[in-house]
Amino acid sequence: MISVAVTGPVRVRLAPSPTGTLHIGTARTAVFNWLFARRHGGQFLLRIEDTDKERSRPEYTENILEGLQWLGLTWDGEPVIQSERIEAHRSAIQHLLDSGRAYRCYATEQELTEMRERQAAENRPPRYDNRHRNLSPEQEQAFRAEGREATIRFRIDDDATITWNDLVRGAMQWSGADLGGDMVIARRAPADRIGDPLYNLVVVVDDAAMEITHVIRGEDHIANTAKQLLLYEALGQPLPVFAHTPLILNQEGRKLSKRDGVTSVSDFRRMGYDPKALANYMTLLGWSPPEGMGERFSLAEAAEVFDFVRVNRAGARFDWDKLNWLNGQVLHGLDPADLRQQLLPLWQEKGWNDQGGDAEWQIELCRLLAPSLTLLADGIDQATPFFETPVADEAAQAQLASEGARAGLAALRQQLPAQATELTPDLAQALLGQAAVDAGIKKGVLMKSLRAALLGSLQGPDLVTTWQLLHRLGADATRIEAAL
RNA sequence: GCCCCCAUCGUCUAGAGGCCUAGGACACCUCCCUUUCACGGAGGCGACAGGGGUUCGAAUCCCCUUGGGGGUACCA
Repeated sequence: MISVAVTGPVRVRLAPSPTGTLHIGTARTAVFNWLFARRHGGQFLLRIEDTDKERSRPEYTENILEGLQWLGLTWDGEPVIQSERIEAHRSAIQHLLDSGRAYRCYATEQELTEMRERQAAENRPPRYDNRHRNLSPEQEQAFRAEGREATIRFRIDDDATITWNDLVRGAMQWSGADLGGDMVIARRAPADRIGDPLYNLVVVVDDAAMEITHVIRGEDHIANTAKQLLLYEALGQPLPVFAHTPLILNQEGRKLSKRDGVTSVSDFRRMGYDPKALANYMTLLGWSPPEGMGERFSLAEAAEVFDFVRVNRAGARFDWDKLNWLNGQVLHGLDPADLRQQLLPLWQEKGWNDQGGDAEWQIELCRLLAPSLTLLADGIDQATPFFETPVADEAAQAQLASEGARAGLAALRQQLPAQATELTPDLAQALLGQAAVDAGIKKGVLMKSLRAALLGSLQGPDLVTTWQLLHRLGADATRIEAAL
């Protein structure tokens, strides 16, 4: 909620780790970064954090890039691949070693586990006790002689006070004593080498190298920020501005995780969500548009007014209802021809090629169906009776078997115009009226029966338009006959 | 446990001490439109977690309580 004037060129980044598909939380972070960059005419960069060799996979990188593109979150330049920068990371660590800000720790995993168990037993917070911070050369030699490997730790003074001005949370303060002791910046390795550099170190080295001016990420990174600030200082790098955004929460109010079912952008895509609706919704989760803007907007529109002053501090629960509504709004607003373009591949997957009418007919079908769509996939289900001969459901069967239904449909069949004759709404109404009179039933009963015969269901889009479309295929006659 | 953060309708939120009888959106309910469903339109239900301060005046500022969340790795 703090207002900070932005001076100079803005450079932000998204730094996903390819250990899974593009998560909705990561995507929302991407949205905020993108919005901020565009708002200030800055650059939105990408860095793939693939230093966890065990869990990183190229297909995930692919999925992440695809997802961002699909959402319209275009990035500037080529993505930086973190694993390719290992030499820079190692030399930064060497620098820290040389300047005495980092040291080798020979504690074994077992020793550390015992230490933590003791701390837990004494009801104290788990933390590294800095036991190897000031090893004498002799002690160090002894450990090496034992053949012990070493991690490299960065000194964190207990009495350090770390402060920063967070773009969304205002003045932040963290005590060095609450950072868990000297932190490991390189994995265990033979004592004469530098092991794999770890997260907090590489982030700082890379953000500095990429000249990132604003680090915008989820609030689950707040403690990392305190550690990283210390690293910036030790490395003599200029500090970026930080912004910690609220998290996206699940129904229970906890941080949304993979275990909450659908959380991947690719999942939403597969389910038939529109990227504009998803992006719109993610933006609304934690940010509110200025007065008078309304809740429906494109990323570009949001970028014109985006400001961290309007980013909320509390986490936001994910709400399917609202997303669905937004998606429906996008679909309803689509030009029928555009909708057809989107639906065509899905229809073709169903094997619908020649069963339907021509392009114009398909566009009319889209115009008819559009208002009832929530997901794009609804455009398959609801189009089915227009491409395939429907099987009457129970209610439709009951309707067709009811008093006067047959007579009405038979009368209508008698008067059905030739397929080539256009069935205008007026003509349709007139035919309906006449057939009802002929059969001695109410027009409403006939209409209900006609719907049952045509769609195999008592519910569906506007009857006259439906009939009109099917008439052009000549399907009205066959379906009425089948019903009889 | 410890550290940090957060707290307005069921949900997302507006709210920068008087514009607040707290506004909007989703959801829900009613009605209208429609001889169906949906869309659309009009209404309705519905919240400042609690307690203390400060102030002429508090949803807004301060403190405490309660509740919720995040973090506490040789993951990122």
